[in-house]
Amino acid sequence: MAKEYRFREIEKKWHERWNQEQTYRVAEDANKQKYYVLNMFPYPSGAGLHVGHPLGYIASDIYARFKRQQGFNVLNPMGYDSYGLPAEQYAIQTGQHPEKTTFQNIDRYREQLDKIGFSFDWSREVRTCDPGYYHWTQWAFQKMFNYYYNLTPVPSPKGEGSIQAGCARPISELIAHFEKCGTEGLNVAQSEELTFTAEEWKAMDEKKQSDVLMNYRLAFLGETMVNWCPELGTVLANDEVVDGVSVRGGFPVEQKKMRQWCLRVSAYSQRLLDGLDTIQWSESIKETQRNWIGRSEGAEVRFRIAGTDEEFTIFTTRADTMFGVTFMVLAPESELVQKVTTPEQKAEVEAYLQQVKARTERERMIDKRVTGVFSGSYAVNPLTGEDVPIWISDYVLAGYGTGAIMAVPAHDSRDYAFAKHFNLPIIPLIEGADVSEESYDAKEGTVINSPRINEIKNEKLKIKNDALVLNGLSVKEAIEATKKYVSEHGLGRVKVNYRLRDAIFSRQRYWGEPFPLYYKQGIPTMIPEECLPLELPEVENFLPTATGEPPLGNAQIWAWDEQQKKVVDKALIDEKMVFPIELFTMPGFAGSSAYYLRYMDPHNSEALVSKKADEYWQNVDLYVGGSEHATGHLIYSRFWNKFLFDLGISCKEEPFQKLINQGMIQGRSNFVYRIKDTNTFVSLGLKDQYDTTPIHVDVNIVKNDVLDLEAFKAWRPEYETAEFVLEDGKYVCGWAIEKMSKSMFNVVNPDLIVENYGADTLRLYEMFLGPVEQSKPWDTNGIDGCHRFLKKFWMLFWDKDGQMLADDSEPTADNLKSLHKLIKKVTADVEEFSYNTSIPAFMVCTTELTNQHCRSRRILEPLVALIAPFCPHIAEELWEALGHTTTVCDAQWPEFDEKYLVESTVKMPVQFNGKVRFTLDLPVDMSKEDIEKTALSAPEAAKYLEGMQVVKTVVVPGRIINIVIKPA
RNA sequence: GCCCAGAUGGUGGAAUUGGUAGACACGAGGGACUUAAAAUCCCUUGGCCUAACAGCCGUACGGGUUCGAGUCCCGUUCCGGGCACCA
Repeated sequence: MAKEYRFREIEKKWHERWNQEQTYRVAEDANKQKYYVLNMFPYPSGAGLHVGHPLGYIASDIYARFKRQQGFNVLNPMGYDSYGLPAEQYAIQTGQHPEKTTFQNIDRYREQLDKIGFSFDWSREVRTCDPGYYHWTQWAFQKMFNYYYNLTPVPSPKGEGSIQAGCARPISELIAHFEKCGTEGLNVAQSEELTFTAEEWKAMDEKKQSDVLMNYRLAFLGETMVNWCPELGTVLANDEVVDGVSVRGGFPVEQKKMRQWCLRVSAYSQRLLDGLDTIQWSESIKETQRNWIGRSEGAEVRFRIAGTDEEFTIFTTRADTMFGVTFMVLAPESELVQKVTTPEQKAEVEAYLQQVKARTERERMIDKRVTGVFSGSYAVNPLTGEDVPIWISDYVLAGYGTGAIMAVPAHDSRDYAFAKHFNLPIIPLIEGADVSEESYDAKEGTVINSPRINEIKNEKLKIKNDALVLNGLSVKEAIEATKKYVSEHGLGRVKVNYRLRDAIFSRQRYWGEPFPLYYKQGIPTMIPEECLPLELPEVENFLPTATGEPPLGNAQIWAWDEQQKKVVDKALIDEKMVFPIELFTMPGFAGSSAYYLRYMDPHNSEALVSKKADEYWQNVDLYVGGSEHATGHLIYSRFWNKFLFDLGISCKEEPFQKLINQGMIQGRSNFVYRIKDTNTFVSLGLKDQYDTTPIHVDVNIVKNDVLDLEAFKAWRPEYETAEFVLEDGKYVCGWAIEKMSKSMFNVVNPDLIVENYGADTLRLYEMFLGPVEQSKPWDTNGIDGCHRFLKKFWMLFWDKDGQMLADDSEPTADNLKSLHKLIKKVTADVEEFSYNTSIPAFMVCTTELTNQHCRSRRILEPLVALIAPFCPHIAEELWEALGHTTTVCDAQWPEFDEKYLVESTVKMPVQFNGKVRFTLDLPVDMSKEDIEKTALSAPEAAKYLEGMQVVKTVVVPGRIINIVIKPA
């Protein structure tokens, strides 16, 4: 009897064994080199895993196992991102407490994950909602509160003379600076530029000083425009809002001014940008982050309001165009608006401001009509002395630059549209630029009109001599020249602006980390570090409210007793030293920002991570996750890690050295076609003959696009009496690629695949589907092929009586060639994550070895080691059958040896279409005819040519010759 | 509008990075075994022209570089992703 491949038994056996023997447990080991593989941990949602989820886990598991077999000490942990909106939304929908549903969902996830045979070290599991974990989330927040950012460049701790764009420093240093010299000589990240003297600082009361410090803290309370989502009852970060609606749920989001905790992510803009050059991420993700950070180099220039001594500042990247300024524009929200509005224009301006205010962000984005109003005032161009009108328009944003611009309609399309609409002058400044129909925005050409002939000589100008002349320069030269002139003459300064905004860090929700702080006489005060974690209190009603009242307001035991250092009943607030605790909670990204550090030392109650563990594991070598986190988690994590790096907690500045973005697995929906007003269904090929309606049908009752008629009748009561119009005796379904979702009946549960084919087939098939980084539809049509391969692979090891056939015989040259070809291919592929191309190599090798009747242990053992990362269960079973007592996880990765591939100049003959083709390596500089002659008379070729007729020779100069032969 | 990444059979996708395009798998067709089915195995499968051998055309489109281009360069079209009144 042949030995059957019983995957169910095999997989069950090894799951138990791995569990029992703690096969995947890792510890620091100074004798081994570390390798840290990490997946983005999942939100345990209520729907459980579908086949798309494990894709990245399988890819990284293969890599982790591969590295382990290469002798590395591999950290491959897993955990759950269990705080935040998704978990809470699910709880609300099902009317249960989020803690209950979260734990249920985690158990379900774990059960599903365990079936697939991952090499996770579960002893290091983290859950963001666990107090032992969020202790350190709260701790990091307190540190950020107690630090500010000094922008003065410092030598990078990494050495090599590199310079780092600033560094986080303790807030105490800033206070010392204020006490000594006020804001004099300060170069720090701040919400707005404040100016005060040391005396003024000392004169402030405690509350006032607290307010001032908020302007500098890395975690600060700020009154800012936020994305308020009434439906979700909370504010959202910028990356959680797309096209004016919430990413989660798609609910409308409005702009609202609210007092919120923020993280000064923008302080790290330059370092977040610089760091991108030091990490191996895909170009597209890096580009997305660069766009999101949005660095733009330019100049700030001060313009005086005509007839006054007041000045205001604008930001421009086109300093060269200052001679073409014909008007100025202020954002409607700008504080200057009131200042520049003249009494005559007041009514009109007020009306405009009302009109702007009434429009939501979304309406403003959709409707891009030109609107604006004249303020009545003029500004003085500091280069020409000309007066130009100051307008107010919502095409200028308050939040970027200074909220005011100089308009150069000739060379900016938005200014152009505005000028045309309001009939303002347009002055071209570049030679040959035709601005009669549209602006010339390109930053190239030769500058003219700068200064213009008959330049106004105006005594209002500060500078009369030493005038700036740009004519004849290129645009790039003119920009530099103007920037230099402007800064040298005190008209402004060179400035770099970033689009990156500070992250809004508070949520009006229940299911999140509580803020470890209380309000003492209205002053935010941190709970002592030794009292952390501040645990999330129980509440009766955890539902969010549309008004923004946080659910934590419902917690009775939620006040801080400063003397007893503990949480007490809030009824005691009026007593001495008892104060209200913050009611907001932290957002989803709080817990996910530093979890990779916690995996290094998950049970440490003294620190986020010990020095020892951090120095051993350093940072994540390989991070696998979806590209949808490009502007969220992947920015916040980098920010968070850089902050911890500044504190000396994390020894690496970048958390994730290499990043692989696995693609999404889409669903492949199937359709049946019902003839209108009947219960008759017509097969795909015949549907055009009828008037039909396509109906989604559960993909689990369709195989290779053929409908299981009985299962269909049983699927829904209304189809019990269904009739069918078949083609070739079958009902063929239509199909479409859509998002994998319950409503489209195209969700495929991995449990089902594991049950029917085994985890090894699932793992293999998910990788075979296509490149890991590409999105692709799940298509069960091909899974049989992978399963068949595993059967063939299995049969390679057993004789017809079911006995292990490996023996100590010498491998043949062909055996060695097949094996080493495979070693070379698979090693290179796994390094590059092109698993999809190694699998065919396995198939070819298996076929070759089967044809060669290979029995040699020296071939079969390395073969098992090679497949172990992909299909660990079958590999373990065969490894054991080969007589090993150790786990195949530690089987050494086979070394490739070139010599087995090139022992002769004749490469493996390839059989195809009834002919034989082989290849010779020949010297580079031979002529075509000589190559042919030499090749045909080569001794190596002789044995192949004997009794054969040469059909065709193909000569590739300097490289190879192909000779196609057939039997004479 | 700007930036990034792509386009190869009926399908998913290979191609040693400039060297035989279409590996491998799916699907389809044909055959073997079988009372039958399942399973398994073998053959064919880019297009055109052929009885066959041979031949010609083919990697979105148009040019170019090269002995040689799916691969490199220039232009065009189309699909995907990111940013976007960001001055």
